[in-house]
Amino acid sequence: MTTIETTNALRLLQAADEFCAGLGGEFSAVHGISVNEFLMLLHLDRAASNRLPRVDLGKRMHVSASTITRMAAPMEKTGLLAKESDARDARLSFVVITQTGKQKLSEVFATFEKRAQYLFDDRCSTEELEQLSALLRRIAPKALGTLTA
Amino acid sequence: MTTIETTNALRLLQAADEFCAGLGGEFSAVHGISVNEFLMLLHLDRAASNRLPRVDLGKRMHVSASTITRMAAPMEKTGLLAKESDARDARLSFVVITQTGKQKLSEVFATFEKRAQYLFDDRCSTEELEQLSALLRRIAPKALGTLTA
DNA sequence: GCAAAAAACTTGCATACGCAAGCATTATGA
DNA sequence: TCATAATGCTTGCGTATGCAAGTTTTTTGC
Repeated sequence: MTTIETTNALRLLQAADEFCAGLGGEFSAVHGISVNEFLMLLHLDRAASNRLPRVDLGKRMHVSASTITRMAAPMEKTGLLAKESDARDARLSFVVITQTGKQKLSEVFATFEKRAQYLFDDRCSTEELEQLSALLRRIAPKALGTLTA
Repeated sequence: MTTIETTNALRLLQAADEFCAGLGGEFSAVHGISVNEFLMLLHLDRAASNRLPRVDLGKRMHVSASTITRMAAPMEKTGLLAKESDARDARLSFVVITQTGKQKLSEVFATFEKRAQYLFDDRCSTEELEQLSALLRRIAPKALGTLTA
């Protein structure tokens, strides 16, 4: 006998995995970007001053600090991101999203929205969408990194 | 202006990611297994005759066939899985979950259930859990690989 | 004020994964 | 029937990622 909580957790994982797989394919083909790179741009765009210390960014994305270092490097080369330092604390190295990065993000975000639309299209009423929104809100990240305010 | 569908998709990704991160940590520490290995055992346990062709298994898990080959190999060595061939089609190579694998799965599944319980605990009423279940059911994988019947 | 601990970041190494190529087997169609 | 295509699987190679160690800078405790 499995509980309703278990069933929901399994469905949550499978639904996200399925959506993510389709998303990754289109992102890669159309925009030449990965889902994680998209999420990185999004986190930075939502952050105060459009920037975050590398450690913070890693925590929000559930990846290690070294991954941030290595993911950001090529994106700095292509001008999507920039690096900034803190006058008060020389250890900190901020990752900043540039105007170019914001432009790119808006393009990729359009694809995301299209996919999101398709995910729920003809499957949920407006009322159900609101219900789902409220429920997911409760089990999403609590303190840091909430992408949906 | 972002739509409710977009918000829901973002929350879905973040909630799953958060849950998955915590799960992976405990699975690794307590059971010495990855989330994907757990899902592999689960898919096989749910499948007819407790076995699946490697290609099918890959599609259900959203990973490539080569990943299945490489993931299954060590699990065959440790006796969690076994290999079977088809008399009719010599190309097929089934992955089968053994009794040992089922035993392991039940242990890991207990941890999964505990985490699932904690995820929703004190956050959702029984009625809301049922609502969520119905909504997630609609956006979960359609044809193959539904882990939740 | 200083030594020790902590924090932020980077780099070396090991692992996990996808893609493309290759092999073996089966299905297709003329 | 037989050549061609398709399918299932594995392997080589490149990329992505985590962990642990090392460096630099800041904080803490005495």
